Amino acid sequence: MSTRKGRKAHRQDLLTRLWDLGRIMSTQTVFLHQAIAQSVGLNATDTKCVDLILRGPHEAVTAGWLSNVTGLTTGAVTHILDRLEKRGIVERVRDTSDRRKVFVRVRQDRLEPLIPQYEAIGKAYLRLVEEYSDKELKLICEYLERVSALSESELAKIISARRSREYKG
Amino acid sequence: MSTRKGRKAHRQDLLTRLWDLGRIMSTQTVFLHQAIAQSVGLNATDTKCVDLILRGPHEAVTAGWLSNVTGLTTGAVTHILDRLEKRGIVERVRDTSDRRKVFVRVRQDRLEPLIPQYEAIGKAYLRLVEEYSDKELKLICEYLERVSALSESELAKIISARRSREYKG
DNA sequence: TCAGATATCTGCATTGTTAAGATAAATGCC
DNA sequence: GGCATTTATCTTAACAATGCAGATATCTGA
Repeated sequence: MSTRKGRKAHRQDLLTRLWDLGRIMSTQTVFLHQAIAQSVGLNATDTKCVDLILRGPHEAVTAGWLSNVTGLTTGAVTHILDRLEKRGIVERVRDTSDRRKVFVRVRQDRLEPLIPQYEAIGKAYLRLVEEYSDKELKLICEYLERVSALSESELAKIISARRSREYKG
Repeated sequence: MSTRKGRKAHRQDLLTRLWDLGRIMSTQTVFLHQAIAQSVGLNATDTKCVDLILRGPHEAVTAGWLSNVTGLTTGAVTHILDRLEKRGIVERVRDTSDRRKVFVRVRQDRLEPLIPQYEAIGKAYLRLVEEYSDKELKLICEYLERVSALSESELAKIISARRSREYKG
């Protein structure tokens, strides 16, 4: 690996390529998931909130929790839940012990009609990963898990920075 | 690798984990990039359009091209360009040979003030990838490039499906 | 001139924010 | 304990932004 370019230059190329890929993929994600959501009559925010509720810390999460992890205002979350509830995709349940809280639960059965939209892309993705060995997939998994953790902490950082700015202003 | 689980079960675990990661990361991306954009006074759509113009097929692209690759209507693109132009981030340039066309160019100098916001996350990301060998990074790069190509074709598919539906409707 | 392509404009629906308010729980003081 | 105050959670209402559909304007080339 030192025919024309040095080892360091080669590595630098890889890093640049990875960074660019990150930018490209985030752009694609924004528009792709907007389009996918639209094709089932929703928008990207709403569908992604459903995803968050599904994989939330408990089987049901509160509206406040959603506001925290998304960085959206509680007012926006209320609207989101209104829309999703009208579609029958989620239901609100008041907490009996702390009646301020509203738990939100996804109604799996109402979600199923939307799944076919996702299956086509899922199949194409499966064909892609099938070409890799277990060992390679493990490496990729671990890498993505780290990137995901990084994204999560960055978003949390931005949200808390915004909050502390609101106190001063 | 056959202590408790069979080889096949292990692989199935990996595939499920990867699929879940894809869902998690797309959700994170939607909210993270919305938050990042907001912190520089823009929105996710607008910043991502800037990104697309920067890496477009030519140094300058047309509004119609942007509409095509994003899946947004031309009306939406007009508003986006209005906002970006007002901020001085892009400029419209009429083509002299084909005067129907309006080329959009990014003004790099007006972009630079926004870069610091991205540098913190860039540094954290660099620390992450530094732990990997060249060979590993190459594998990851190639994997991501394939996923990216898949996303691009999926978005194109949705957009063209939408168009053909409009003819009938 | 006309067909087509391209870009923009207009009016409207959707989405998210801010600010205020309603209700419930927690805290503190007597 | 009982009551006032503060804090927490969610909702509402008015407004700002964003995006869409469709109409209009502009341009090219036959």
